[in-house]
Amino acid sequence: MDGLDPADRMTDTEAAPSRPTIKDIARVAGVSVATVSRALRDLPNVAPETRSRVAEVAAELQYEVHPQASRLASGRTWTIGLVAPQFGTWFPSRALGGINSVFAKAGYDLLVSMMATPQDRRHFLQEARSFCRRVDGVVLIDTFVSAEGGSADAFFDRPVVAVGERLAGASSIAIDNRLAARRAVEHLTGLGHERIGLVVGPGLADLPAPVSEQRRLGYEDAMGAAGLPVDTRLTADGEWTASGGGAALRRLLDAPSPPTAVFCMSDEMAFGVLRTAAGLGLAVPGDLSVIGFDDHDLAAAMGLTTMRQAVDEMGVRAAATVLALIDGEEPVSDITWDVPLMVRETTGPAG
Amino acid sequence: MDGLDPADRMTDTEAAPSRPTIKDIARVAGVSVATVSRALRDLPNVAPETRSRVAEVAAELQYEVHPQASRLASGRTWTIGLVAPQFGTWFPSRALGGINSVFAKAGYDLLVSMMATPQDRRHFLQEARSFCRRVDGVVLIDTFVSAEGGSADAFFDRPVVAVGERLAGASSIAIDNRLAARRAVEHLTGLGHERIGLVVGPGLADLPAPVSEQRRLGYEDAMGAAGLPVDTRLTADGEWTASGGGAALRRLLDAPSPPTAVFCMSDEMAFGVLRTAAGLGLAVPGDLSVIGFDDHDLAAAMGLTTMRQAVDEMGVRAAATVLALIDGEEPVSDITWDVPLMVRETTGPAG
DNA sequence: TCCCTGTCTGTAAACGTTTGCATCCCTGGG
DNA sequence: CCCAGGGATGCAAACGTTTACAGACAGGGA
Repeated sequence: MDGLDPADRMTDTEAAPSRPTIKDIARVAGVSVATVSRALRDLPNVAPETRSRVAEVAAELQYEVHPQASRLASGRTWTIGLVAPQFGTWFPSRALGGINSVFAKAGYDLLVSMMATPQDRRHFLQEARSFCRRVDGVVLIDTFVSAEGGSADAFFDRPVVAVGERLAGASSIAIDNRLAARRAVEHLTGLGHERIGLVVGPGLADLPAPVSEQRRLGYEDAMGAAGLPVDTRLTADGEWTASGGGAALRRLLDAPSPPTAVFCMSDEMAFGVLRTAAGLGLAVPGDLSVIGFDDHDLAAAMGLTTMRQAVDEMGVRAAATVLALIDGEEPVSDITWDVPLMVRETTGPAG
Repeated sequence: MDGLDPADRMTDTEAAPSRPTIKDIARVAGVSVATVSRALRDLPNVAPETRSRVAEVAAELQYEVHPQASRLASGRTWTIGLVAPQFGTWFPSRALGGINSVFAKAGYDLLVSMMATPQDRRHFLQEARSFCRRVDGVVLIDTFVSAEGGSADAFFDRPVVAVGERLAGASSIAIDNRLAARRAVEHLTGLGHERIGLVVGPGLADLPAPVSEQRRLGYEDAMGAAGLPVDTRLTADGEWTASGGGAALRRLLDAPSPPTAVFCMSDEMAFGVLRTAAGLGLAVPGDLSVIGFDDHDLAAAMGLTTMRQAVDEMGVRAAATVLALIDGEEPVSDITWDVPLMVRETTGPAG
């Protein structure tokens, strides 16, 4: 009976119940959908008056593009994948802030994926293809094991940038861990310390931690440069946590001749060291100097001398790099971020 | 000349260069695309042998659903929106962990949106409609101002769950801030303290902070219950930061008769208090007892007595609730999470 | 034998964009 | 006066699914 097609019926019934589409705008503005699409996206070859008329109608109807449809048709997802070991900890969640701000401004969504446990990791590798399909680019925060049986860009088939760690086949924004660690320890040797403890962080799960290895080498560099021996009994595992750091200090103090200074591979571990030292009645820096690594939010308040990793800035840069890669720019070579020494109150001359 | 349609041509050329579609599977398996779609999604009315044959072919071709297309056709986005003030700080990034794990397992993407600054906030409100269009549900972490000129569900037009703060028109997972603060202060009064300092946190930007207000009331409740006067000179603003907390303590100690104990509205502020106390030569808890709020990652390592907010668990519950709402379940009434007192080493009997 | 019911499958129309190509009109140069 | 060139626009075919609807077929009761 009613031979009306859906579109006509829509014009007839007073108010369309669903959100307006590009077709509605076209009808009201008296142009074709193609023109509307072009006008709305500021493409060339649209007459100025047409453009403004379309914009006007769109505003009036409160039109908003349907992302799914647009994405299907254009092939672009307008989404960036973010992979990180976890977000409860300082480094990744801090980076997330910087990264998110850039992408939000550029109109990209952020699809986060967490790889805390080995299961997560397996799951991710399994789903990697479908993950990639949903994103235009990928940001890897910290600890994504390199290689993985190939270079990163081949693996993801998308622009990739790693922040915090070098990665074959991807641009990266990272610090020179070895050099930074060396600078930290040189600060201590410069103060006259000769027996310097090292509180290391282990690899996550069963994975290697290149970061730890580099920082250890930096420690050895500095010791060597100062003509000091490297005593393995002055190294202890702090598990990247404050309590682990405290336990590590206790072990270090059990050494035949205990250290007068300690370099911790993270501020969190350094906090534990400080706390334990206080509990043992050790004066800092009188009896023990402590230097950390990160410049954690609490470091300044704790007066902790440390190496500053400007994570949020690195995140911003990483995000910008991904955007550039998506726009077809040449991959930049790896960028090395500066790691300034923040001298505060936990380091002093050797007693 | 070549009247081949694209599909035929594809069968001719050796290997299809692009990813296989549902159509490819249909061709190889010798069924229609509709059947493939049904089989792949485990819908009823598919013969067992057909189902397994399709699954087999799909695996062989390494087929993966094209999310954009599926979303367009089905109207579901398979995405959850997550709105938080920022991610650098403890509470939101901790919650993110729990939330993300649930949604990842359920096959949902997470679309994060940050509202750190007032501009971010304006921007978000402006884009809210398009944000909503991209998600099936919303999780609000902490501080999203209620009302906003209407109830939350009407505003978002999607299932909404707030974690950390009550919100009109939305289910919420939160703690009883007033009661928890009261318990904290009662711990101090129970130890015989009579002059108890309060380190408060301000509202973010120009927004009110109901959380602070509730905790202040809890403080007053406890004081009243113990028959103690509330001295406004014993309240100081700690700005939610460690250094702010330290400064607050200094001001409190300037009072005519300084406090013997301090309740801080967050652990971060408490850390600053501890640090400053140590710097001033005050013994904790000998000269000064300190209790915090949150059970920050570092609290245990610092030996800080505090009220435990199990943020990640709350996040998990919030995520599960959103999922339930999406599946059409009735909105649960607000859930109040327990806040146990963690007695550690920074509180002791009044000297 | 016929009809009805239920299971399985296929056809084709959405879903709301983007975009290659064709068309039309207008202007300026020969 | 004709024609090339280019700007503005429209037409229609993708994009890869989902899903309403219609057949086909088999089995069972009348």
